Amino acid sequence: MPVQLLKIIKGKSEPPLPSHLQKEDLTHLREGLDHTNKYFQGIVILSYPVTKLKDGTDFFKIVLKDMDSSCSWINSINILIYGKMAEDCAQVVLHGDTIVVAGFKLAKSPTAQEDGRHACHLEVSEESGSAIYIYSQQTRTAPSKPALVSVAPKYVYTPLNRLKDGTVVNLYGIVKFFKPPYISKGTDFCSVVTLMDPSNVKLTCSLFNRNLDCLPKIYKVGDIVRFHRIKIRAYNGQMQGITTGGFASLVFDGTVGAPIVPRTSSKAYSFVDEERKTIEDLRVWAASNLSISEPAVKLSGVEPMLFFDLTCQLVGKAKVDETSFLLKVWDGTTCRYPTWKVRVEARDLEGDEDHLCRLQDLTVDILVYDNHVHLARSLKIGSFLRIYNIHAKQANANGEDASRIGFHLHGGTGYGRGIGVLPESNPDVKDLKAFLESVDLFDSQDMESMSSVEFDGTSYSDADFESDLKRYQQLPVTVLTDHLDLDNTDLKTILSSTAPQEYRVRAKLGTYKPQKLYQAVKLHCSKCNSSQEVPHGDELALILQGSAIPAPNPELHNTSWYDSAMWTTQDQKQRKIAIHFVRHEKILQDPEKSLLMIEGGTLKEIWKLTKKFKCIIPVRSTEHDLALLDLSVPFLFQGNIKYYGCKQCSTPKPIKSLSSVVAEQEEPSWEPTEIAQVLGIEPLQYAFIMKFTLVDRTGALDAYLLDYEKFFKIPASEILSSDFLQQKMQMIMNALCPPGGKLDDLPWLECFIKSYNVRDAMNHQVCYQIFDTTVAEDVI
DNA sequence: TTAGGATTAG
Repeated sequence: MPVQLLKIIKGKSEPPLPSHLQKEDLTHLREGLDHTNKYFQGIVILSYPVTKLKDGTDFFKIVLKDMDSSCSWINSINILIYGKMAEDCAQVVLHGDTIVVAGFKLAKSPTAQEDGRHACHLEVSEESGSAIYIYSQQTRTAPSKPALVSVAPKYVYTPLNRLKDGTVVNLYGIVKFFKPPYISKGTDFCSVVTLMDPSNVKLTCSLFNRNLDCLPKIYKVGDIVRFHRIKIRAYNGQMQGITTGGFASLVFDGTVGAPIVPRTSSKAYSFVDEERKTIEDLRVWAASNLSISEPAVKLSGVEPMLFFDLTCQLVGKAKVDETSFLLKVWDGTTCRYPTWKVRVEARDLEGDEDHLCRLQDLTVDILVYDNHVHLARSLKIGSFLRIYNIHAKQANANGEDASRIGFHLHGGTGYGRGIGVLPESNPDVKDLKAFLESVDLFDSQDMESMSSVEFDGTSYSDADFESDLKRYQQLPVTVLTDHLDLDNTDLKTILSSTAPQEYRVRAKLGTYKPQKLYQAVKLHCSKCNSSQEVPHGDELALILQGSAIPAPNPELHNTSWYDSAMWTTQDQKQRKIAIHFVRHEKILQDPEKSLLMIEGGTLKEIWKLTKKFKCIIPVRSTEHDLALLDLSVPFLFQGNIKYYGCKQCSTPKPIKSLSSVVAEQEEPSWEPTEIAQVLGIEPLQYAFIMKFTLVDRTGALDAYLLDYEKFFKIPASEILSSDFLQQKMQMIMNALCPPGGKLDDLPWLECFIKSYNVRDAMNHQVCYQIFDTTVAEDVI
């Protein structure tokens, strides 16, 4: 059967895929390789309407994203489906479905430059023996019975300002406050959740269930929930939500751009395509209307008297007495203050002895009380926890420990106090795990060499010393471009100093973010210091389509400084396109030096023009003059580079300001900065924005890198259109932080970092930025 | 039933 619907049951395909088929990674799809018994699997991120080719063949195009592609810059590929398969697939495929394509033909993608996807596309049809397997997210029928398609029930969601006493409703909300599930005084677990939605109304819900797993898996304020069948009651003059027998919930990460993966214990749940849009909209609304993104506190940032949430790993636990229990945890950083240790007998301490011993300087003791003891006792060693509302309290002033900080999880559930277990799939856990692994390796090396010196003086041989020395003397992979007279400062000293200051450091790169390097390229405004994502080709194409309205105004054509041409497309849309060639005697004969403005052009048309002409400026007609488009699209296309302007800092001027350049200059060079200035645009610069976790023997520190070209010696503006530069960047990062390498084997980085203060009404944080540093010549 | 957000006081 060429198109088949399958299911995933307990992580396995049901029915299974044919056994001769092997999965092929996106990076291994290349022309000239044999893909006969291979299949490609991806998630549908885009699909187009079915069309008919000139010969009458049905044609359906979808875009699949490779969810396993870890390092590749390019993670999506076009799939072209022909003939009967096109119709069959189009009937059932939905955004978000996982699709397996086998028996495909691979061919060069003519649109790769424009859409930024894989250099090849896959062609499939029944005639060429292809097969498509669809793992849908919903209950759907096989394509042979189209009359039964779309059997998912339709849910209606009530905004929070429309809730009525005594009703049972479905709703969406953004978590404004929550108490992680705790054992209530009755028979059930309880979780209290306060939600907000764009109607700006709050709703506090009391959720009960005997099974902890049936309560919503909320991990942080800002998460988005979808509740089905929640009962609404009036209480103290306000509406409140309470679980009913049929209550069900989904929880989503509330971060704009994060993958939309529902967290639920429910095995069967509906989630249709339009709900994806609801989540995206709520994320965007929350980002600009709710202040929920408090920076996470690490142990290194703990101050006395602070109440904070800690994401950490459980290393050891012990019963202390009837009302208190000890948790030994770490997050890879060290506290700046001496910490109070709880005395327990070694035999009462549960956890790996070696691990506990090795990490003794990195773990902290958290004493949990009363209602939290029961849950604490059940925690598994090694699990990742978020402990909410820990109190960092000065130890008892009577003893010698007065200067030490004790960590307490007091009884009660006020302020969301409690303990949550995070799954390993949680993005914060993934980050923490990578960091802990690097710190642990560093630390274990330290312990091993120390213990061999302490217990057996002769075992640390000259050869060991030589090899250590050699390792230390190895040329660093980054070098300084200035301030060579400064001495190195260790990270612990930096962490305990006030900002702002500048330091020279010698450290290793424990880990970095983003791991997918294409995510590091941003557009940065040096004036307001804001940064934004580089718009995707599809997004641009859509906006430019919108710019086709209004039609070009012929009264603005053929002026003293440009000549115009206009025509209408032959397709159904009858779109009007106008091109205005800027006139200049020196450059008129030479298209490669000329600038033109275009009205009503698509992204594809503009892209074609950039091959022939030096500069393309997309414009629209107003009553009296041509004007720039909205700054969501580039104000200028030059070669492969799209130049954007900052919406906040630009004050666009009429296009006729450009005529001064033509009048004044003998041969305009059309420098983007000059064009921007004349048009009142504050240009955005392409930049790599990354977070480097630097590690040395004294501690770990996150430093930001904001680089246009100096650090990597790669222009950030050019990397998105160059396979070669992308490979080069990946190689550099592999040299700085070899994948899978033990920290001890990692190369040294020499960097300058400057500390600075980030303050708002509630928080104060010291941040660090790398400057005057570059990748060493021999690395490139 | 339980909780109904709004710090413990070890």
